[in-house]
Amino acid sequence: MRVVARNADYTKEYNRKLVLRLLRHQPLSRAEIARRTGLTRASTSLIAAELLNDGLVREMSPVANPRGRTSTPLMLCPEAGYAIGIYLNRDGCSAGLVDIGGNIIVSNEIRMTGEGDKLEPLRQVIQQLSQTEGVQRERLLGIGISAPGPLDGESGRILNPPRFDLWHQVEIGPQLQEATGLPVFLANNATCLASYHCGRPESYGSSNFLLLLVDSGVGSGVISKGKVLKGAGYFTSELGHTTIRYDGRPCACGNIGCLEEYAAIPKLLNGTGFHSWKELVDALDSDPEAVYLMAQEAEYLSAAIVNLTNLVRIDSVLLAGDLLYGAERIMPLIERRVNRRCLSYGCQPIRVYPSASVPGIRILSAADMAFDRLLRI
Amino acid sequence: MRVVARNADYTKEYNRKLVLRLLRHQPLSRAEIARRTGLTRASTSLIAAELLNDGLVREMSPVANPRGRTSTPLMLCPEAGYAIGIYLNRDGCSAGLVDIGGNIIVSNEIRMTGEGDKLEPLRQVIQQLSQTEGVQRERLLGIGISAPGPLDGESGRILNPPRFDLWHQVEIGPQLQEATGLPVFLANNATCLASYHCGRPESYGSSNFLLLLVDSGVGSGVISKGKVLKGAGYFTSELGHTTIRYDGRPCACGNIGCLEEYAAIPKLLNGTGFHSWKELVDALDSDPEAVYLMAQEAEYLSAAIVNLTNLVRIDSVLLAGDLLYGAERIMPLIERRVNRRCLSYGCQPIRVYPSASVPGIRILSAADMAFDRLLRI
DNA sequence: ATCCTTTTGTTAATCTGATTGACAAAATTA
DNA sequence: TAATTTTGTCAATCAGATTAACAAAAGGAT
Repeated sequence: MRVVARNADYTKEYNRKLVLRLLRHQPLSRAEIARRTGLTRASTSLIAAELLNDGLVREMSPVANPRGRTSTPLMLCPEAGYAIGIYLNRDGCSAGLVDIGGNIIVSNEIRMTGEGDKLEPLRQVIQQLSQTEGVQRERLLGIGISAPGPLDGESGRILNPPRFDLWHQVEIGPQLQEATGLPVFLANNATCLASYHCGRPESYGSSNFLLLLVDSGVGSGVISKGKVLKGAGYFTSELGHTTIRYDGRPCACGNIGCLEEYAAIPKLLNGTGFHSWKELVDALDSDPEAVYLMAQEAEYLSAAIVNLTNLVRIDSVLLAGDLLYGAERIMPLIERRVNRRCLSYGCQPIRVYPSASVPGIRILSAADMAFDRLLRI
Repeated sequence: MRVVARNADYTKEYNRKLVLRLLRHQPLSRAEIARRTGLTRASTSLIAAELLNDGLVREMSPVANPRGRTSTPLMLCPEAGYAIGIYLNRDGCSAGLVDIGGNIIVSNEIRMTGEGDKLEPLRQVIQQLSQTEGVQRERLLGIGISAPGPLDGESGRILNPPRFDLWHQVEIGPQLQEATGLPVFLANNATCLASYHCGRPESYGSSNFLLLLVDSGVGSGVISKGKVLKGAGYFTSELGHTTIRYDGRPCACGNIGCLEEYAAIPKLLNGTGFHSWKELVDALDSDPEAVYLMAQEAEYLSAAIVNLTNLVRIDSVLLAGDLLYGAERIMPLIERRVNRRCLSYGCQPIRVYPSASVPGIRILSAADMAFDRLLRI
């Protein structure tokens, strides 16, 4: 066990990051920062002066208070930092340059053929994005990559994605790090989305939630006490492989009866008259089969959510992916089932919400990892 | 979000606790502490001087090194701190006074009738234990209580334990805190045992493990990254209520098909010729039914463990309770099933071990919470 | 208008911790 | 015996936050 002691350097860095994190999602005056952090106003002033000097923060126009002197809010300069967000999928990727204010400056789509060096197109697009005018090299903080699992976020390696052969066993992290000299952060789609929602109003103020990404598979990202839930070896949650049928169908993962085998949209619709979740939702008021299938989907998901929440209590579930369409129909079904069945001694009931539908969220959430890790304390 | 800044006070306290934690389980020289913490030798010396002065630490006789000057190891004084550990069960409790070196100084058993003030006997035994000769009041650090779940460790309230009516809804934490003026820490048996194993050789060096306590119920304690896994509201894991049969028997918790309904020993043995786990184990070589039942038990437990490890990857499972008897027979059964079915991209296989069988472990693990929390950083 | 109160933001002096760099102490090796 | 290695201590220094004072900027009371 190597544990590091604290010293003045650490203290300074910690407090600086603390202030930056506070300013990440809203502007605050020096006095307000002092109140929220427990720092004295004097210390806050010193830190603010340094951040102003470094060009990370700027003063906004003064704001009147109910009583007393006006305060001048500080805001994070959007141009204080940039990151490149890359969203990988089966046959290509979307990539974009994002500033720390959450604006996509430029973006790009690439299709991949699978021939030659798979990383070459990525290197090119990164090269191109990082030469965007007005972006100084030293302001480019890192590269965030959102990819379908399974992968090893720590070593930056994509493992053995089913139906995703293109990227089989590619050490994307180290290789891009090598090529660009920038830190690379890799996470699966759902974890990436979950991480993006944390601390934002889009997550309804919760810092203990499950993000459930249902489309051709079932992905999960769990935020517990404001941090991505990670186990040994930085393995992140795979709710898609919770067993919900002990005598069920075999899954590619080697187990049987996995949630994904039932709740992934193609699996749910297999053998029915529906070809997409949208089609099913649109038929809800006319076709009893649609109603039945949605109830089934809610049943499958709820079974897995109950198992999760009995292990790591969450207070809400955010739906993402196909389920966003007609979310208001399935939300109460899941909510009722989950709360009826989970242990809940003295806890608030679990709420189900739609996740944020922000334009470009796939690129934004990927890039966000780079910002988040660099402000991480 | 209230997040506190760091200052010199924090730094000092952090480093002091860091050193004390390092010395908790083995003696180390100043130079070795410096190497492990990253502190300079000078700082380590200063901290050590203070700890020596406070009587928390003492010097051992010098030890020769392969080369260079001899080093004088520092050890935590066993009498540096004491805690009272209380293990509650259905009809009474065991209580003991424990020193920080892990020695039980005095202990006591109480039977409870359920009449009158349930807390009065506890107050008396605490009073009595805390007046043990040679124990200064200011060295008594707290009271740790290990109880069958469910309970709310944070508010110190026992909730609604099935088959445990005596303690229904008792606010044991605040009440004993009020009566004694000491901090009170409450956790369920399994969590308490898990926490005790963490950081000790008894947990085989792991800091990501599940402790599975199987007897009349199924309790679980998960240690992830060296800390007890807690969700929102400080809810701890309840693997006993993972669904392993979607069409199974109703459980007292309101769900159906919970692990506990199948794997708790009385449930497993119900309707068989066996009256205890020991009887079953002893019959393994002569009675095929015993073999079948043990395989069943392994099957049930494995199903739940797989679900757990797909959410929060662990590297080992420690068996406690009845399963300790004949553990070497069931261990490989569980190990094989779990590793065959869980996601394990690039991870080491999960190992199953017996938990420590230390005399008085119930009292020790309860008391340990008080020590642990006070050294917690 | 003027004073009082409240709140914000700044400043210089101070405090408190770890670090630096030197050194003595205690052992082994050449 | 001298050189080397490692441990542990000391005084001087450094680097942060804090303290306590103050000026600045508003609103409300007289």
